[in-house]
Amino acid sequence: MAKSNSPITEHLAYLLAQANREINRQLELRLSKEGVPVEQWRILKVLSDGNGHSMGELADAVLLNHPTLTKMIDRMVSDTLVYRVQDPNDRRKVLMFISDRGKVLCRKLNSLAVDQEEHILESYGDKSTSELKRLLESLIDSSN
Amino acid sequence: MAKSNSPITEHLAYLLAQANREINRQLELRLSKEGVPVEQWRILKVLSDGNGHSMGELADAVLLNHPTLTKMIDRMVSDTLVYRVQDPNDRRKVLMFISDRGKVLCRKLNSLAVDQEEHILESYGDKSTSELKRLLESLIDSSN
DNA sequence: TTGAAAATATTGAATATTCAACAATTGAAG
DNA sequence: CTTCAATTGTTGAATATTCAATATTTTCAA
Repeated sequence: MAKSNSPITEHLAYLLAQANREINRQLELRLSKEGVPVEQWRILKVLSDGNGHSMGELADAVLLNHPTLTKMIDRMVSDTLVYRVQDPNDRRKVLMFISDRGKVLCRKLNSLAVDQEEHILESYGDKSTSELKRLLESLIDSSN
Repeated sequence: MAKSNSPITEHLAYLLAQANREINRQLELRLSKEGVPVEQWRILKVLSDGNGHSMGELADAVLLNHPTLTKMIDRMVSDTLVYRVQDPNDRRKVLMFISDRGKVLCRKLNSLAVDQEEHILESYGDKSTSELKRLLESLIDSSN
């Protein structure tokens, strides 16, 4: 039974927040070499399949709520990394596409992100990493 | 070897962000019954040992940077949940203490948080939960 | 077919967070 | 001792996020 006086460091919610903060901070540091926030890398990565993705779909995928995404996309459109196209099948929707410039940037960012993953693999271990990923996926599944 | 064209859902940083978002959202929902954000619960929990904690120490513990913490503490002081005392040994420092009202609120919040942990244990399993906690602690350790 | 409800995206105001600069105190080297 | 650098916390301006309201389009039931 979980004890209400247990220190906060034993709560799953806290451990997740702490680990996320640390790993995210490291990734942020790498991506800052290209002057791009983590969320923009996520957006570019999702769009890099070349298909059009609606704003709602994208918001889910990149873990941002709708108004925040809209404003971030505005900035990325100004930077000509992505562009909007109205969905011809459902004119409520806007489909987002990655531009050529976006693709070039995305490749650079991918390599920075892979650097980080490799760094984690080294210090944390192959086995732990894949086991952690498996458990996280399963936690996410069981939460829906 | 990590592939740069692997989907974002395979990156550790992404899985952590996703799991954190989901679990945090659930906790937020519970704590909102007392109208308290997750960060304030963390602050109260850390201070509930009855000792004085400096702002810097607290900022580390509750995963907030200094200016954000200062402003959140301002609100909590207004709500008489905590109070400031200048550290007599080092007058640059401010020691934070929990008030009686803060203690009462903290007990209610603890019980809501424990509810959530138990809910996770049910749907996700005892074994997975403790294994996930172990791996997260170890990841955090290896990142310092 | 029409009209109400749902889905989708955006906007603007309110709120929160972050960055850079500041003030106060301590530490430590000369 | 004195002075200069480092530590600690706060502030205000700039930035970002969120909430509620809006506009548009689609869906679906009557």
